[in-house]
Parts: sequence; structure tokens; C-alpha cells
Amino acid sequence: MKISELATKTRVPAKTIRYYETAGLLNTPLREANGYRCYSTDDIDTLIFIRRCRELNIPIDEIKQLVAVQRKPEASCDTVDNIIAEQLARVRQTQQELAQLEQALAMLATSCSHKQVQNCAILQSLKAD
Amino acid sequence: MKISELATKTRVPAKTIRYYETAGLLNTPLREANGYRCYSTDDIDTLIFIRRCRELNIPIDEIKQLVAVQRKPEASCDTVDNIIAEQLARVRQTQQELAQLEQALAMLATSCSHKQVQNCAILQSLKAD
DNA sequence: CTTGACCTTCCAGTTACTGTAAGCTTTATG
DNA sequence: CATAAAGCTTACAGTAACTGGAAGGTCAAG
Repeated sequence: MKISELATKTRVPAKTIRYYETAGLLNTPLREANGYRCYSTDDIDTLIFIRRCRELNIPIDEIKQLVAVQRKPEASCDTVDNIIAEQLARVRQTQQELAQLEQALAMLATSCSHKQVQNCAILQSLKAD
Repeated sequence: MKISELATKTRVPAKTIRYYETAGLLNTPLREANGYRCYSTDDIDTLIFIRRCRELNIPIDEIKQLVAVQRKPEASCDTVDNIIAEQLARVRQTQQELAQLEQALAMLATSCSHKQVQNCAILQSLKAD
């Protein structure tokens, strides 16, 4: 199958598929006589797996580990567990930071009663160290 | 004042100050005879303002507008209001996305009972389209 | 035969810095 | 006074994960 077919079947843009290849996430595919990339059905599964990981914001480098560990069926799940746990921790950390941000912005947003810039309470707040 | 003094007074790294200059966020400073940048006390205020905006995750381009509008004291606060409101909307949007991410990751994290990769429920889930 | 849709590679741009290198000037120390 | 350390300068590269665009080859249809 050519790259555009793989792209529609996995809902990953062709451009991104080529990028994943250079990033070492996807095996270098066979080429047809004309130089076009030629993919197998296995590549569909791998690419969907990658897409699902990316939707969970898992970094490329860690997806690489997840792809690699699947080639060793006897290995323990520790790597997998750790990557998911780390990702969850990152997400929760970001959530906390965003909650503080939201507080600060919400207070700012209501602080100015639509006057002129020279009296703007928002700008005043932002000037304070 | 030289760049390192400005850096300590504003808690913005000297490297970042130079970057803000090339990014058009800071006026090009005067130079001493030896070529060293020479800053005024006004630069302290501007830079603290910029740092506070960055702490609220406001993009450089929008900080540029906020800095510019302060040079027109008679202007209305609309630009300021809009930028803060947009930033707040962005933050809330990201919060929603992260909440979904957290759900998905939390479910994944508890799904595998430490077996082998070949039976790993996490990996199974990630393979499904 | 030519038009349009795909395919290829390579280079540049995105965001907001940060690291590093090479080379000056100034300050501190022996 | 010599020199070494600290601080200043510029310029280039790297980060993450793509995305856009240019230039050019290939293939099927009308």
C-alpha cells in the first residue's frame, strides 16, 4: 500500500508518517521500483498505536520505547507502567499549574472597568513585581 | 546599568534579555564605549512587566501589543481586555483537554496487573483504533 | 499529449528560549 | 605587572513535533 492509503487508514497525515520514519519511530519501508514507499498491514497497527499514544501526549522518545518493548513479548510490563505513570504525573503537574494560571487570569480579567489605558487595572497589576 | 545587573533586578536571565531584544520586545539599548549594553531604570519596569506576562503564559507577540498600547495612555483598554480574555480562554480550553487526558491515562494506569508484555492490558488498549 | 493527482527529497518556519563557541574587556589576585 | 577569572559581545545550533513549500519525478485519465 502507498503512503496516502496508509494515511487515510490510520488518520495520520502522509507528511507525519514520513516524519515518524526519520524520527526512528517507524521501520524504513520497502520501496517500489519507482521509489514510492510500500507499506504492509502491520504498519497500520503500529501507526494507529503511535497515534493513540500521541493523543495521550506521550513524547516520541517514549513511544519509541513502547514500540520496542512490544517486540519482546516475555518482558515485564514495568517499562509500560512507568511511561504511563510518568505521563499521568506530567499531566497532573500541568493541571495544577494551569489552575493557578486560570485563577490569576480570571482575577485580572474582571479587574478593569473599561477605562483608558492610563488607568487600566490590568496593566497596573502586571507592572507589580 | 549593565545587562547582568538588569538580569538580577528583574530575575530574567541575561540571555533571555538579549533574546527579547532581538524579538522586538525590548528597545535596543544604548551602548557604552566598549560595546556593552547600557540600561535605564525604565527598562527594569518593562522587563518585570514582560516577565509577569510570561508567567501568565501570554505569547510574546501579544506582550508586544501590551507593551505598545502602554505608550498611548489615552487609548481604550479593549486590546488589553481582549488579550487577557483570549489567554484565559486558551487556558480553559487546555484544562478541558488535560482533564480528558488525565481520565484516559488514569484508566490505563490501573488496567495492567503487572504481567508480561504479551498480555499487557495497557498495550492492548493502545492498539485499538 | 497534457493535465492533475501523487510521489520523492530537502529546506525553512513554528515557540521561546537555552547551550556552546570564539573572542573581546574588565576586574581581581599573586 | 602578568595573568586568570568573570563578564561582555556575536553567531550558530538545538529543543519537540510537526507543517509548509519548492522543485522535480511518476502515473492514470481524457
